[in-house]
Amino acid sequence: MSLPQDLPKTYDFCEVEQRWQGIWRDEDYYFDRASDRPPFVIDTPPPYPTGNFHIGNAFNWCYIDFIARYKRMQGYNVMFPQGWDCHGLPTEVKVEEIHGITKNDVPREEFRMMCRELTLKNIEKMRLTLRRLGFSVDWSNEYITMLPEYYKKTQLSFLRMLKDGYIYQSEHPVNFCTRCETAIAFAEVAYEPRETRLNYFDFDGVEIATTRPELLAACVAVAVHPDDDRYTGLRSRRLVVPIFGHEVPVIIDEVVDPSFGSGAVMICTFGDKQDVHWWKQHNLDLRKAIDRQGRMTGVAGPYQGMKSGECREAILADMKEQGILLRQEPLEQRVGTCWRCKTPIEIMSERQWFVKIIPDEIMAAAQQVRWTPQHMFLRMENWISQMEWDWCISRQRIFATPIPVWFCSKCGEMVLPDQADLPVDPTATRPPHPCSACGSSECIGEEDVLDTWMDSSISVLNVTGWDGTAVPDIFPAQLRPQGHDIIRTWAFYTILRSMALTGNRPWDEILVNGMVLGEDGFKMSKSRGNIISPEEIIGQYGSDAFRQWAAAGATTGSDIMFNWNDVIAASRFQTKLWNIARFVLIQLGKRSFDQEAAAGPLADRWLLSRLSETTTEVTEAMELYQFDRALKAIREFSWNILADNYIELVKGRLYSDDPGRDSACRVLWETLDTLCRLMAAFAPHFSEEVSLYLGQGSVHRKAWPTPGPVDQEARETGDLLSSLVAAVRNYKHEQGLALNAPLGRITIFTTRITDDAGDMARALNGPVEWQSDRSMLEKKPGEVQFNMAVIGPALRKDAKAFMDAVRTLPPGQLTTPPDTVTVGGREMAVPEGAFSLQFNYLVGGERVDVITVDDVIVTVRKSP
RNA sequence: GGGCUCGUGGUCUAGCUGGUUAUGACGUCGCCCUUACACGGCGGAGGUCAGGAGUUCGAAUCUCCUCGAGCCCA
Repeated sequence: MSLPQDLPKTYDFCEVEQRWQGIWRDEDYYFDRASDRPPFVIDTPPPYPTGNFHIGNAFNWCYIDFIARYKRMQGYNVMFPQGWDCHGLPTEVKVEEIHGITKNDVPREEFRMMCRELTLKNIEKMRLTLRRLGFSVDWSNEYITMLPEYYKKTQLSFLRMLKDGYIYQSEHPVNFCTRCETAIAFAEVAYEPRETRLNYFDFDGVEIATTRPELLAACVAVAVHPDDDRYTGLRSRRLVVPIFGHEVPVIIDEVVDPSFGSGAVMICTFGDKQDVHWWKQHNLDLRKAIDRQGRMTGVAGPYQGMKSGECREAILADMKEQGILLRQEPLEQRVGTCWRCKTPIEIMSERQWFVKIIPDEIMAAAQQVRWTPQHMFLRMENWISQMEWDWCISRQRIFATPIPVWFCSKCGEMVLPDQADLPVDPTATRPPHPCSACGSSECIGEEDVLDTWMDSSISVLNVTGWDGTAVPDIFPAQLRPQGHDIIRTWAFYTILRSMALTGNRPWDEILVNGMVLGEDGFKMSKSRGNIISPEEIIGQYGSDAFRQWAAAGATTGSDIMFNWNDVIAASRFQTKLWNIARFVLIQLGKRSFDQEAAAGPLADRWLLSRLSETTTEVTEAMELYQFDRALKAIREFSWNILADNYIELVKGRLYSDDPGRDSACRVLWETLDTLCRLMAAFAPHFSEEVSLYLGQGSVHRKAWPTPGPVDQEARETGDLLSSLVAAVRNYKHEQGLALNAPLGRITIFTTRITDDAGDMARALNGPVEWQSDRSMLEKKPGEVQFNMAVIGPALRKDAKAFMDAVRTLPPGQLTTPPDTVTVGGREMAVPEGAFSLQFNYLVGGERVDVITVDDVIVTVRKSP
């Protein structure tokens, strides 16, 4: 075959990447529902459309794309869908900011429209970044959770779970953000350290310490520890709440910490989670002192209408005036805040919708999933085992999936829509049937909407084609790739929902990636100013370099620091590989060669064996998602084995008319082709470009390479050959000779190699003689070399004594080891290959320099 | 306070199912522009593998403790 084309001298990543992105067709990556190839369905995380596909997303997507491309080459029918998780507070907040309004200033539908508009714009921007990074997304399976075709499934899933008893309504304490005016789930509570004051005051003769005096009106009991002697007189008494005057009981509970504050605690509805426990356990009253807007209610009497902060100051002032405020201490505490707006959350009792959490069910499913890295499963396990409340799924917001329920105005009965009518907005439409209980057609639509996780936790059901009637045949999906920050949310909720709706686990395995940290080692954040965008990186070094950084920058699963050096190294490797390809193609193009030629010379058989080993290594690593290991193996092979050793060895053959040229050409061609395939997942543009010059069509449609046979003898003697070349090069360097300076004569004493097809002589520029007869060498015994890998396991604790005994043996026994050796008066068997004697050699007659490589002696005569 | 992860040359990093001389990159120093590549080649310097104790013939690797970092949660 003949390859006349010349590669450009330099690799222009910018031009090449753009060109291929223009040529590749979306259809190439479509999942084929009719195919009989094994499916590989990926439950891609749907990002929140902020308009900015950040480096953390990009890192996560690199992993997904490596897998998607690899699996396609392995013959799988891959689905790499792209979703967008649209609903939620951040967009509402942004819209309010952009339009200078609050959500209540415009009709609900108009507000939603503004949110949808902004979201679509943001999605458009993010799609562009996805394409620039060269991700092989299946755009035919894109989904947008705010669009009717998706959220009707959310509503359908709600109705199914309602029917099956997973969903219920209840008045129950929930986490509530008074700024966003909505209930939120535990997963959305972010804890922040805050400095506050601990206020000691006189509570009907008892000293009490509280950080939240504004909740005094909501006080329903005082608690003390059973063994606290200070308060033994309090039992079965009732105390009068200062300022407000209502009576509350004293309860005795071991959970009270006698050393905190005064040891007496006031229980309010609700100051914290512990209050909720006590409230339930002791059947206490409910006094709601704070409303949804964070203002004091009628319960707070004179303080009604005040913001809670104002109320706190007012009550403290009144306490001071009444002389009951005893003292104040500063206190560091961790406050639960709204993850979005950082407002401290209140715990309020509200009528809300809940999803029942059945920990055993979720745990059982989580255990059926293969976790990579395995220790991430522990995070799920810990989270599941400490669930206390059910999942509050109702939100008092607007831009979200409506809860598809009406209530009969006459009898209060729930009225549900028909599946065919979904999606519905019960605040805008009327139910299809009158009330089934009383026949009334008057009803009120539910205004609450669903938690956004209700949308995204069915992503896997959506992409596998769930329609509410049957479990899709491609469910469960094969893979969930995601970051460890959303294990307790997205992963948890998805498992819960899959169990509830299908009775099965959502995926076969989950691959958890680390977080991307800034160059300073901290999480990227605006305030630290350590944010680097994917665009900035690919603008300077290209997508393929960025992707290689993602692959090789860290072990899979661990956090990864962004690091320009790794991107630069990736880019240099590409240049190196480009030049390798250029060299190979120039040589191959010079004259035609026999593509079927057998690999004859040692170096050629050696390279093919090393290539097979590399393919095996890379394949194993890809199967285990060890991308760093895979890419490092490719680099090591390409740079060290192929470029620095093999090519240097065969240059002479390639330049000449030597009959060995065909063999070298054929080996180089096969090697380059294999390297393109191995690199295709990591550097899709680069690999495609080199493949183009190889003239075999798109690399992304080729099969993953299967490793050829490893010729163990060639592999070992080839290694020896290349280290002999390296040793003589090193010798030249030490002698101050140029690497291509001619040498007089090189004699190599070994029986392991008898013919190297002249490669070594040409590589070293001097005649090489392979000499199996060592009679001209004067041999002198040297050090004994022990093989600990043999001795250790065989002899265990006798190893040291054994080695001491061997060292005292006469030289003859060291050369040919005896069967046994005497250790401490005892005969001990000598394990096979336990030790060997090293020799030093002197050469009598001729003035030569001597180099030793393993057991091989090389003599060099400098001048011809 | 609990859980998880981690601490390896100046910097980043692999190894961590224990086995002779600890991987690679960047940086650094010396020599070399040898017709693929100076974004290169060849060679060198640089590590008591956070510290301590233990298990073992043998520990970066296993166990315990201390110190420090990060993440998740109370």
